[in-house]
Amino acid sequence: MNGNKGRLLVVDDEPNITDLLAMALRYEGFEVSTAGTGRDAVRVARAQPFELIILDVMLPDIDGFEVAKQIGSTGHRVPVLFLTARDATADKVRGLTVGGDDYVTKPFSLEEVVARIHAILRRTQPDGGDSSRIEFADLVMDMDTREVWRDGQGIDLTDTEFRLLRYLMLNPRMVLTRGQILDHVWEYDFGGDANVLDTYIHYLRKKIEVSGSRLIHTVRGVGYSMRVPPEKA
Amino acid sequence: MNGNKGRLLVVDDEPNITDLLAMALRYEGFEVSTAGTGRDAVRVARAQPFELIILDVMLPDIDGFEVAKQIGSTGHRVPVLFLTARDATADKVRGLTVGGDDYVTKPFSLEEVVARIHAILRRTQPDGGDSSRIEFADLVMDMDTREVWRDGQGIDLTDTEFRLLRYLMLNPRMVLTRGQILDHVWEYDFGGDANVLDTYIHYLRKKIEVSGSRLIHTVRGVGYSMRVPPEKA
DNA sequence: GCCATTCCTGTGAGACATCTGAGACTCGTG
DNA sequence: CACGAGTCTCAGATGTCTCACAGGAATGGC
Repeated sequence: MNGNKGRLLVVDDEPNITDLLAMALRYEGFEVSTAGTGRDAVRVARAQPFELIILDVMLPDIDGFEVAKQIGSTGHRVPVLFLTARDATADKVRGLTVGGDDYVTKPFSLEEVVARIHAILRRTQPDGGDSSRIEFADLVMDMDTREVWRDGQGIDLTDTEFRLLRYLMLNPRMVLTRGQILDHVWEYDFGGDANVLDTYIHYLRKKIEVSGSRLIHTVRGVGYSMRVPPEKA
Repeated sequence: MNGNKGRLLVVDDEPNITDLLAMALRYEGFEVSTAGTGRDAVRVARAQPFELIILDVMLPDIDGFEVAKQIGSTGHRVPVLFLTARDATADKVRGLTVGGDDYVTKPFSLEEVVARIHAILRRTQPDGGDSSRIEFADLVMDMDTREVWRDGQGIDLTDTEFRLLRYLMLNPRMVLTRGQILDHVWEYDFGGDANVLDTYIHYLRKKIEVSGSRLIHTVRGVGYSMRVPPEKA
């Protein structure tokens, strides 16, 4: 899970957010810098090049758009993943998906941020040409079109089901603890009952295991794991 | 979505406009230069050749038409896409758009500008021979004549309906978020209720799905997607 | 074999996104 | 100036998704 996948800059005035993202993204193999103000971000971004910038639109000093503009004005364009409040007035959110940019609303799930980052990098760095398609056994997922097939048969998933399955499929054979799954798939401020996870595992199994063997295995006392049935060393 | 499709020059005195267009067009695979004045534009255009020039008619120094003339006077003719305010001067432009030129009124939708650029290049560079016709399932659209057929049956669409359907058909199977659709299909200064999109999806469905299966699928919590019903790998 | 723990799974309520019909508004036209 | 077409707003209806809860089943330790 290591190996440098690129240099990212995370900009947010809440240290909780920058820390959370920096930790998760470093674990994903990125090299991460952070900034707490727009002024800082511009300074840092001018000092060294970044593959992508994660940028809160509501910064204390300079507006996020302005930051993006100032950074983009030097040298060539850096793609941006904007962070925005969910209740952001419509006019604020306009224009954010232009030119390969994208946005996620706060509170987000780590899984979602990581997925968007990979999607943007996939589009803007065609050489890295990772397909948006992942496979496990006879299960196939296209992360762009959000289509899922088991043995060629199309399967409809809800948003949460999709995010959960994506996380499992991106970490095949790994035993993922309940904590890890909740932290990555659910929004970071989720304070509810951990039993939702059980429920969604159940939903997923009903949808993807009706016509085939078990793929999502319970590891009692720990969590879940994506495996093919004959578990051999 | 990448690969150099040609060199464009964007000329407008509002940096917001040049930035927006440059961002979107670079993402579309063009190589883009910008200029903020007529004088600048002429200088830049004489220094290197462009496939096409996007030119505001209302520039602070030199009139847009004059700029086009001065650029065209050297070497061979460069096609122009004029940008103009939605007022009386539109008529004036119409008369002057000869020989493959075209114009769009401000405020425009990105989708429209990109479509016009492709149309002009199609006409002026017959070698690039992209057809103006796109198909999806039994749905056919001619982007030049703005005709649409479902299973051979002609369908009348209003302008907004047409732009929306064109964007969907140009991104088949992709799940397009509401944000993406609003950013690309609606005019850049649209600050209204995001619910217009729902309404227009509804209009489109009523027109293109009465006599056939569902093509525009709702992806709840995300956006919409053009699909054929039997989803198979 | 018994118990405690963990996990499974059905039910249901509330929240929320989307659909849909009706109407207001703008603009060009007869 | 009335009219119609097109765009957009609004609000209620509808349906789906998410999550909480709770009893039942399975598992592992003793």
